[in-house]
Amino acid sequence: MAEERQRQKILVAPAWPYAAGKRHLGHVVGFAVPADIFARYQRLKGNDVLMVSGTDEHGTPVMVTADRESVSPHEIAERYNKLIREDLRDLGISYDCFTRTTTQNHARVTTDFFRTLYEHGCLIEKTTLGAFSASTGNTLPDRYIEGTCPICGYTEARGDQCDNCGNQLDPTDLINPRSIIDGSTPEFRETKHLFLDLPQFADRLRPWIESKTSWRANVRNFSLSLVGNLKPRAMTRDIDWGIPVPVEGYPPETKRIYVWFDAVIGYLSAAVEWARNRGDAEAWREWWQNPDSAHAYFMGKDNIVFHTVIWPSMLLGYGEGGELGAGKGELHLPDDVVASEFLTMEGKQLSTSRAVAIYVRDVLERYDPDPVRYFLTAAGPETQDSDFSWAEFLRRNNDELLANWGNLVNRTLTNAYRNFSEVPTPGELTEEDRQTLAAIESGFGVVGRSIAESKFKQALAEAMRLSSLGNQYVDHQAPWAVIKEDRERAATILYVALRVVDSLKVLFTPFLPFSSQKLHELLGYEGWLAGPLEFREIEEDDGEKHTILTGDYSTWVGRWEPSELRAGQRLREPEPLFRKLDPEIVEEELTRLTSA
RNA sequence: GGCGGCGUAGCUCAGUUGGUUAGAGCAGCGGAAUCAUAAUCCGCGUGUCGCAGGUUCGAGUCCUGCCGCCGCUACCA
Repeated sequence: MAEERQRQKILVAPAWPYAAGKRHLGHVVGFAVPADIFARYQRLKGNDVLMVSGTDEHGTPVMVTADRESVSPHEIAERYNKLIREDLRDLGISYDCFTRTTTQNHARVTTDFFRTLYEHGCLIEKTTLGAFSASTGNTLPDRYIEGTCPICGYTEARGDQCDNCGNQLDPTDLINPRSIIDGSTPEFRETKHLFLDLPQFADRLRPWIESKTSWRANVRNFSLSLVGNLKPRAMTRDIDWGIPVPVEGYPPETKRIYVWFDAVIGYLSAAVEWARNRGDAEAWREWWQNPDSAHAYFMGKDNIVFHTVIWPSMLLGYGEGGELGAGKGELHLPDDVVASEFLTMEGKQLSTSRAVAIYVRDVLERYDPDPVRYFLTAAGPETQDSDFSWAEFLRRNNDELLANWGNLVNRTLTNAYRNFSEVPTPGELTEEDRQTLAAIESGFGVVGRSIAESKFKQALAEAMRLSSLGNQYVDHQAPWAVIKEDRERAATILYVALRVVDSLKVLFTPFLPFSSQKLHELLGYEGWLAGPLEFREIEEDDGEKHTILTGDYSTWVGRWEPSELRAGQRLREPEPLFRKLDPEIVEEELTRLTSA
């Protein structure tokens, strides 16, 4: 088991949110929340976690958004980088370094990577027929072209596929093609690009994926079907927003590196940045050039191909480097690739364009982060699509989170505080006392294993079951009645109950960091169990500044171990961990949704 | 079209490699308790496990067909 090893280097790699819009719940449920649960657990276990990511800011959609608003792509990226990193901070996603792809460092690493792959013969030049916008001269991706389907005559078929008859198309097949951006007729002309030669990696990818029997079935099966039919894939684009191509004949005015190529390199470049920021520029190698480290990636299922085929191929092709690699070891391949399914919204697929979306920002303005994290984990699309509805959100908050866990905490603390105002000194423990404590303590193994295996729903359900066990114990022992006759026995009961709560606090920390921190304080502890995240401004060699989301996790005090609550510790005046939500919010939110 | 998934109690879902009387949470009904944000605890579930066949001593759990829903289909992040 992974948790038996001491202080393992663990890279947690959540997918990079794209900076062309606000992020909705369907985005964060896939990459942010699961990755954070995993990272927080691994830190509590004592492992050396490095969680890196950032906003993905290149590519056509950013350009299109910028054109639409008549601003520069940089401005769009700037706006959404800020918005997204605030979303993630407020959700408590504990990145060691959440940066962005428009940094000098990232460009440097990407350039080295591209050049090295080119020199290693992994990037091959091919000429294809590409579609260009007649108005801007930029590449027009297939899905940005619409026209009449030559097969069924549907007039709104897209360049890649006809939504009516389902046939796959080539944009040149379309009758009366037009750009969905401005309606202009696209021009088709020959253009040369550098293609990542995926077929040359097939023999290494297949056994590698086959060996990953612990991957979720959706990831493994899909990946295996992909490697059976690999074709070279273009890694450059006719566009002027992106990282320049470090190869002769690819001028930056017209050609840039494909956004996905540089986005996945972000996992590496952000680690390099993290190391530099902390003044130990070589530190990233302990994660990336260390065969004993463990790398876990988190994303929505639409990102699987990039993480199980393209990025591994790039890593294999890069070998030991490269300027950056410097012959100090091969770059580590993904160990786990955790892809979640999709979250629907009140039964409908999330869609920004059809205004079927609940934005993270809007939710956090009205609700606390932990109930949101709770819902997204307990009802998340871990193995199949699942639905978000406000009625369910209300129920999960009021009838589960608050009624079970919140209530156990509140009744225990209230009883203890009112009667003793400190952690009471226990007398001799009864059989039931010991059994209760043992049952709760077994959770450290059970819940921990589930988290390590990325079975977050199962892990959270087990923690909730133990909380319920705590309620049963308190009910059965009825300290509020016992105290009238036997103060010492009441002291013992409350001591046991407090220990239960204290242990559960740790078990819930990966899922509910904010309320666990609050409980930590109410129990009379000092220090951060799960502290605040912070923004830090970074200045690079070129004088440009950017802001990263980070935190000082080395000072956090939690341990993934049963409570050793000290008798006599002063308790703070209890207050509820969670707010009860008024059923009226359901109607309010639905109204808000339809009027948006 | 191809690939994959789903369809289990009123609702949301669990159900390892096929094996005793199919489970949980919520809702509902009855009771207890009243420390706690009326939050808790105990008791109560005969559901054609989508439909029809098949393999097997035995299938929710494997195979085939059908019906319904959904996703993916890489040159859109």
